[in-house]
Amino acid sequence: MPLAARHRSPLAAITRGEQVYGQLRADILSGRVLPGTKLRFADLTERYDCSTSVVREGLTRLAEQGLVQAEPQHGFRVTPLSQDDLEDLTTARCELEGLVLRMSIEHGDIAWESDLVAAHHALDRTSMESAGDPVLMSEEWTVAHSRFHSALLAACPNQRLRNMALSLRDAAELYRRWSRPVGHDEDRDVQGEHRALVDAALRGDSTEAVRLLEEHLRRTTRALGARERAMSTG
Amino acid sequence: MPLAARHRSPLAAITRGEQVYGQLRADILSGRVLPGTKLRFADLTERYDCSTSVVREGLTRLAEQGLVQAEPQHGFRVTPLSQDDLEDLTTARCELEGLVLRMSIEHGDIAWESDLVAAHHALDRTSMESAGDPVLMSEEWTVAHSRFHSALLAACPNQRLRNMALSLRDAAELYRRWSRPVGHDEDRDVQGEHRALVDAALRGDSTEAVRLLEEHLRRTTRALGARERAMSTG
DNA sequence: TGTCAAGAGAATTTCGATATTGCGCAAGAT
DNA sequence: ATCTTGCGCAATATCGAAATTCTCTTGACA
Repeated sequence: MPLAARHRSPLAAITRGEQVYGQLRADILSGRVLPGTKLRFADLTERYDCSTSVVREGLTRLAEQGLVQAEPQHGFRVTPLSQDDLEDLTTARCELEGLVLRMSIEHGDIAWESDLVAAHHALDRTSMESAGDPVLMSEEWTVAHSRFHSALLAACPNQRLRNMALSLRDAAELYRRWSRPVGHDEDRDVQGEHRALVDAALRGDSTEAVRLLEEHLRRTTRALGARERAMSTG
Repeated sequence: MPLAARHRSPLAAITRGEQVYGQLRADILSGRVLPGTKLRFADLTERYDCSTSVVREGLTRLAEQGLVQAEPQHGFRVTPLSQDDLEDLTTARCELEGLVLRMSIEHGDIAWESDLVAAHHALDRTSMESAGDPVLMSEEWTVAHSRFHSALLAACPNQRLRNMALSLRDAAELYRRWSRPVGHDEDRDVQGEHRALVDAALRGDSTEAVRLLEEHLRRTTRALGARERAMSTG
């Protein structure tokens, strides 16, 4: 029926490959599949109702981003977590995100400041605790937290650096999801850390803001004990 | 013939997808296809002697890296060059490669120093001019140059930062291939710049080395006039 | 008892064909 | 003359099966 679909916007038509890639990515990032889990084609084609080619394309893209690992002739698995990698990741984030934050503050205009204040307000008013499970963080808080940090970096004029910083944040999201606080977490005033960050950013004090951000990231890493998962084949 | 191939090393068996991806990547990076060129499946399946699925996988991976662009329902094309993007890229490289170089120098051991000296010697003894075409740079020099800069960064202990820096170098390679010197290039003493870089690195003077590297990168960018290509369909 | 080989079964990789989509040209209407 | 409408070609996206490879178990042999 090519006749009925004449008057659609040309770019509105999205391919199934794009959809499945997005669902796959969301399922991994939101913690619906465990790190280390083997991703079998048979399961995925059924779950997403498409052929192996489409699943394969999605997995290939995610592998290129580092969210899943591709082992030739052995298929794909969700990238496993490790303490070493978490430390590597945190260092990379401190350096790169710090750099991007500095550029963002130095180039930010009033619209950026407004968005930042809005994102911070939303985060500040969202409860960390999930209604269902008091141990896990709420989905809403996670989203608001992600939005807040994105808003901080949004004014960096260099697209490449900004995108790299964001992709590191995505990788870190996996650890945040699958780790349990190792203790001493109550000592932290996370809300206060975020507020101080906003204050320094609005003041234009990029050096102080970068210092606060690095401290924020390192504290989060220290509070997390990476839970190393067995690479279950289920 | 599954019987004859029994006693091979398990990881020696490489998939065709991997081969084709590598060839595709090499063909683009080495300038055998023009930026902006449409990449048709029919052509590529014939050139690499494989099916569309394999070609598609390779293109998907390259798209994720930014070396080609994927337009849904319109296929793939080699990422076009633009002056704006070149400037963005150069800034990103100065910041990130500078950071990685600093870490590399601060963590480098004697083996790293040796490799660096060796790579520099090889570069120093390789002629820039190509035998066939005196305008284009020789393939050998390009490889040696790439090896030298990789050797500089090799001791950075952070894999993620190192890989990101290397991928930015790959992107820049495209510009180096497809741009023509805009003039004033004879004023430069490229060999001298490389030597000064090595000296600072071996001295352990990371601050000076980073300064020299940034200057080196910016000079190269300034000497290049990005040649914007028509997106030919050939 | 331990090692090695062979074979069945399960999973991935690759293929070739079909379905879908986009583009351009020509015919017709205003 | 210009714009719309409908067809046909070309290219991409998707499918499902065939081919290849890996794993695990079984059984023979030293």
